[in-house]
Amino acid sequence: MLDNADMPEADSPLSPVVRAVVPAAVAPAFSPLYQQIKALLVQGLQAGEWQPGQVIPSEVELAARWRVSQGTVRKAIDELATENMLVRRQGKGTFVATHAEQETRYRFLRLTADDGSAPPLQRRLLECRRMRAPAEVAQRLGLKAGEAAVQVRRLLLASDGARDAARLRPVVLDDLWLPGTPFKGLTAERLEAWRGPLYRLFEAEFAIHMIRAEEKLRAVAAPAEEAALLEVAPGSPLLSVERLSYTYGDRPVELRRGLYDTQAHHYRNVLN
Amino acid sequence: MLDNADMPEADSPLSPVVRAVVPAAVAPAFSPLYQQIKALLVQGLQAGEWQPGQVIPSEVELAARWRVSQGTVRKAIDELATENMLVRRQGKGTFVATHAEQETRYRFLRLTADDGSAPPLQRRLLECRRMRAPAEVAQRLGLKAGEAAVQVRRLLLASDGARDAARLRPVVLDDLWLPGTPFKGLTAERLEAWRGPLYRLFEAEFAIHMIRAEEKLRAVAAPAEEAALLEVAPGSPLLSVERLSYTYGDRPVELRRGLYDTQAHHYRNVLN
DNA sequence: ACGCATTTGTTCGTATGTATT
DNA sequence: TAATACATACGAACAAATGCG
Repeated sequence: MLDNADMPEADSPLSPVVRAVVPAAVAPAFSPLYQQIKALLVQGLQAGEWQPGQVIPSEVELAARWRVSQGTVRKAIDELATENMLVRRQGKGTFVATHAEQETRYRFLRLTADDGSAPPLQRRLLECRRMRAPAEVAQRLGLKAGEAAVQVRRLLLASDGARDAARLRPVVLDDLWLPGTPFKGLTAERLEAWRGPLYRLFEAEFAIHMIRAEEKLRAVAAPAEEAALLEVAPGSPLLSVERLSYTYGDRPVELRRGLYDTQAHHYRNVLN
Repeated sequence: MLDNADMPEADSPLSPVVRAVVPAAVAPAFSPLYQQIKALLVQGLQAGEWQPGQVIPSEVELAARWRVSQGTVRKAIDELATENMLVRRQGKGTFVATHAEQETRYRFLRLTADDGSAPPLQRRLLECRRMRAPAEVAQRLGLKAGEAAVQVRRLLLASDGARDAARLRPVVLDDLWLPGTPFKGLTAERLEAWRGPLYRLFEAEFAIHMIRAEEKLRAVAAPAEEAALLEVAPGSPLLSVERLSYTYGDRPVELRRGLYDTQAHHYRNVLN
């Protein structure tokens, strides 16, 4: 029992692994130390102890705080970095990931112009209203039936570079549902005024950071209303993308249904 | 210069990082040791020193062979494991990833039945012929114009579980192009006879292991011929999936175009 | 059934390199 | 230049899973 020697005031007779760094049921109790540290870090992120874009304490500092070695903290941070929840910068520190950065911008928007150009898409807000969550939406978002939700409908438009740069063509029609409680205060005005990624607004104004999403893709025929908005013929093939986004703790906080016009764009994916 | 003390016959006056474990230009020369070790491991995989499914030497043995610490080997293997090229099994050893395992089966086939059921799809070979690679195929596969290629066309069919289990419905129409030279000897008979994943056949018979793929997805209207094969109405929306697959040295070795009927299935994706 | 050797997994400690401020 | 922070590399010890005799 090596660590009792140089750590006199440590919780004495416990073996290193069982050593309950974590107070209670936050971690599965008998998990490796670095997993417990990882859980503590996620806890801190969830609690808002460190905001997106900010530095977290240094590895040595965290090691001292939780009475583990720097290597153990390092391994916990390593995993959170590969999961894109933290970003390491040599010489500067470790930062909480944010959707403000350019890199993160295209982590969730997988649509790319066929010619490789990627000029930022224009947004046009069509609707933003509070309502009772429809049954299926409530179920997917983990809400009770009839709880408040916010629905947002918007268009993303690309400048048709090949011809007239000023000419905008609709490419994406998005329908979003958000839980009403955490997103209290989300209005059309707020959305209109915002410059920058939507998920960055959610971080900054509603303290909700998206860390992961699951998507279901299928090809569908454009219904009349949606076809009109996308300026395509009714019945045209469209790519339907249904997304469920999660925040810290794997809580689903956004349901989104996108219809993509893939005539001049495609959805890119990498299989590893 | 700590290592000269206990490693008398090592290449003496070099700092640890520059220490050329790697003979020549295989690694960028001034990369971290563990990256050089990683390159050596990939080299061994590419050369077929260890076959898919087999164990590679233990960490201590590799450390001894390349005169580095076990921790350095460990870090190299860690990265290759997260890249799915190696699989660690506690107490047993580290294995070369293979497409034979059940886990790997759905790493490249992202189509899922809407009801969650995932019975293996039936295959029906439609065509397998050798030909000169069309210009675009040659370009994508890195072949010279007019070089030999193999084209394969096949259907994947699902048993329509809800109604009649015996009734098979076509779900995927795949067109594959493979470089002719490495795939010499690939015939319709060989394909018909094979039970198991296609990529496993490539490993076993042609020593080509797929490690990564890029896909471009779009919604298209079914052309007449393809519609007939998929038993859908011409013009029906289909999900088009264009895939470029890579083997060890990031060499593209398969171009594939799939048309998916997404009426009862969807393409699932996870954004991290 | 038991114990032993092997192999990866976890944890610690230390020293040094490299980037940033 | 110095201090700070992450990155790399080494060594050691023990835990946990596996397989064999």
